[in-house]
Amino acid sequence: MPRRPEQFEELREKSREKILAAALELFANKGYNATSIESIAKKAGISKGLIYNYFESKEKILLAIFDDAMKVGDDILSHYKGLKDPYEIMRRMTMDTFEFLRKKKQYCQLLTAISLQPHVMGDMGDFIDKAFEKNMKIMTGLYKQIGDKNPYVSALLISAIFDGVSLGYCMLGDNYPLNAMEKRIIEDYCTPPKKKGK
Amino acid sequence: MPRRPEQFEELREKSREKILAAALELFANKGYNATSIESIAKKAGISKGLIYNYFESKEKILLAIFDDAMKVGDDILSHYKGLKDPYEIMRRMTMDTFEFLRKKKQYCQLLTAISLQPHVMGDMGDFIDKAFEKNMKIMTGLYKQIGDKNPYVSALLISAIFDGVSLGYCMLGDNYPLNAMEKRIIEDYCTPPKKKGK
Amino acid sequence: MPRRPEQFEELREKSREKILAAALELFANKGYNATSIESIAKKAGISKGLIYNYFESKEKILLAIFDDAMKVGDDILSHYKGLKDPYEIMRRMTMDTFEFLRKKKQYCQLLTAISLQPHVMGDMGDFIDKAFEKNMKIMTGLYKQIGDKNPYVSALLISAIFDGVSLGYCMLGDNYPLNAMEKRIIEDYCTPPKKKGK
Amino acid sequence: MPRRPEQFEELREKSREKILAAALELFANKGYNATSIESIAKKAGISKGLIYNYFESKEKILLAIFDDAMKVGDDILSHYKGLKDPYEIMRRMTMDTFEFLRKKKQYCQLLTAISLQPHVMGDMGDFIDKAFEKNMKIMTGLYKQIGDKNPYVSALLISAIFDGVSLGYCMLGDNYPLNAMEKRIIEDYCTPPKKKGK
DNA sequence: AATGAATGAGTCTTCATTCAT
DNA sequence: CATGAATGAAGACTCATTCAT
Repeated sequence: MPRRPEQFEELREKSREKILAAALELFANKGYNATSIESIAKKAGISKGLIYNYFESKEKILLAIFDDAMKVGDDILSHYKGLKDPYEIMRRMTMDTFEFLRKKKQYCQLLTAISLQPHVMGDMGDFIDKAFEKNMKIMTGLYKQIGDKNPYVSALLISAIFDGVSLGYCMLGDNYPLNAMEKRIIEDYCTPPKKKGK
Repeated sequence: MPRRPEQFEELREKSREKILAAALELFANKGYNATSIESIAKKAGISKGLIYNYFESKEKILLAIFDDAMKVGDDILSHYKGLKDPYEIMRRMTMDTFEFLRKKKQYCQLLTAISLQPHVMGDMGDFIDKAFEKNMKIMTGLYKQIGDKNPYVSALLISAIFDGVSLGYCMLGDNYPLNAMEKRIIEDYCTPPKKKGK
Repeated sequence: MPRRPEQFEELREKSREKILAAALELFANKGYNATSIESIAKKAGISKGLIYNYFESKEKILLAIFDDAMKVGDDILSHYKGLKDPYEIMRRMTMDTFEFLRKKKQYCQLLTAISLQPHVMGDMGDFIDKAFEKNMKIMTGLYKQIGDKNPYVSALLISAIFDGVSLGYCMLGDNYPLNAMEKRIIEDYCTPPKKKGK
Repeated sequence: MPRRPEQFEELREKSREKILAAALELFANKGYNATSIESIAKKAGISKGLIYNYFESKEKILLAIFDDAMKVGDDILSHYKGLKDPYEIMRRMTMDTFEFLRKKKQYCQLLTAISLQPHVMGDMGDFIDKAFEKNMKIMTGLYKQIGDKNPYVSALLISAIFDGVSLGYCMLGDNYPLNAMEKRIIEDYCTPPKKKGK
């Protein structure tokens, strides 16, 4: 008696998730090339061969992880649709960024590592550039709204800060004072200046 | 007439440099694991076997590159010995950092990539942590001198900015407005606040 | 109302046939080793697992195909039982051979390919030798009857012609002038010589 | 002290030949797909890895074998350039064909097997067709010269005979009376008909 | 010092076969 | 009877490293 389609679907989804989770952890910590299919299988608790029932190659696993990461990123950006106050948006973006870092440190680690070595994978380079430009556009727009003298450079600066914090957190882990940094960035960069002063 | 010993030494040194330069470029762009000894030899214009006359393994080449990078870093830090004004020091550090980025982008790329994936190489992790702490100590000291309310967080912030800029430049190359960023950072973070402000 | 046993039997037989037909086509065109169980299942329109309800291994499928081919061959040979005139028999054999080629090209292709590489399967070699000898015996007998000076070599020659035609047809498909060849062979080799001249 | 270029060349040539000889034997007897690189290495008395110093893939080994076979074939055809008498040419071609069979049985076996399963390798199909047509052109030409009523079919017939003999010899080996067949074919097909008689 | 042929362990990937349902 | 998820052994290929010359 054959399994019902839903049963198969469940099995498939479960295995797929196990593979992606294992791969993410290994890719993030050891790098794509240094991670063997064997080790992914072992960590996922399945056999080597089964991986190829779900992904046609090691590279496709990485791409699937990227797709997931993208979806999360797009979800976050969609939250700001209704908001008008640029400072409010920046505050939210900052908080979301830190939230993402806390929850998905490994995505950050992997994305950053890959983006540093675009030769690792063909399309990756373009992909990263696109994401970067998209972000810059949004940030530059916000700075224009608040009358910044040099919105583009300001946008680059705040982006650099996010990247730098992300890098620090990825490298040091919980030794990095993520909360303090978040508070500071919100105070310094996401709050309208008081009466006089910058 | 046989070569004098110094000539031999010179030749050796030249070959060593060629190997290191080739390896740096390849490691930085393609990653350590994706770079073969063969490709290093080809780029260096020598034979595969000869590399093993200079380095006992692929890993030792990477370590040699790290050592070189460290020396450069230490050299830079030694420049500030005589200086007293913390703003002056910060300005110099900023300028030196940008200078290093411009001249040695590949070092930055490689160091960052490796530091993100500490499992790649055993010792690397410690090594990175040490360098980070050393830098933080200096920066925290400077912020204390200028009476910053939260010197540690301020030091982390400026470090994050440097890291973020470095990341951006490594990723985008000459599309990244390095000069504009340098100017901005010097203005905003390395200059004493005017009368009232910040 | 449950199916009657014969109905089950029919279904079984139908699945078996589908599998054998799919396997024959794939084995013939791509070779035994290059054909996967998966691809046979797909072509037969059933699941991979089901194949193992009918055949205990991939090799057994090949053997079953061979058995079928043998049966066909034996059937054909049995037609000649009542005939006496050796030319008539040769004519019939020629026509049957061409008929078989037209209808069962894939059997020929597969049998020939396998027979060329006896190491592919243990028993295959013997099996082929037996079939060959059987054929030669019959042909040699016929040539003896018609008083050929060298019946064995004549039998080899006509066998070679059949094999060569088969090879050509398998390779070229419908570009091969099968009809013209049949006519020619019947004229030249299956017709008693006229008084004078070839 | 490095080896001289000629020494390297010698080594390379020797290894290359060993690989090709081993591969030919295995491909011919077991088939391309059933032959592992490991087994080729073992038979050649070298390591698996070394094979990839000489051929970039298993398929390239097969192609190299084909190239060799082609050269031999072209060499043979070039012998007939000066000859005028069509019977003389046919006699020579027959003798050369049998000579080739005796000396290079494995080439024949491999070529025939591959040509039966063109899906094994992409280009192979075309390649075989070309060779076949070339041969047919020559043979048809000869039959036209001697005033044959149906030169194309006659050419196909003699080709079929050669193919059939080749097949028989490949399958039966030294049990196949190659000499007797050669004699017979020369008598029957390469000799001008006597006034009266067969 | 220098070369590149040679080795073999390790990696990705395929696929016949098993099995829970 | 039927399904396809799961396994693991085997195969193609890569590459750090060694070594004869």
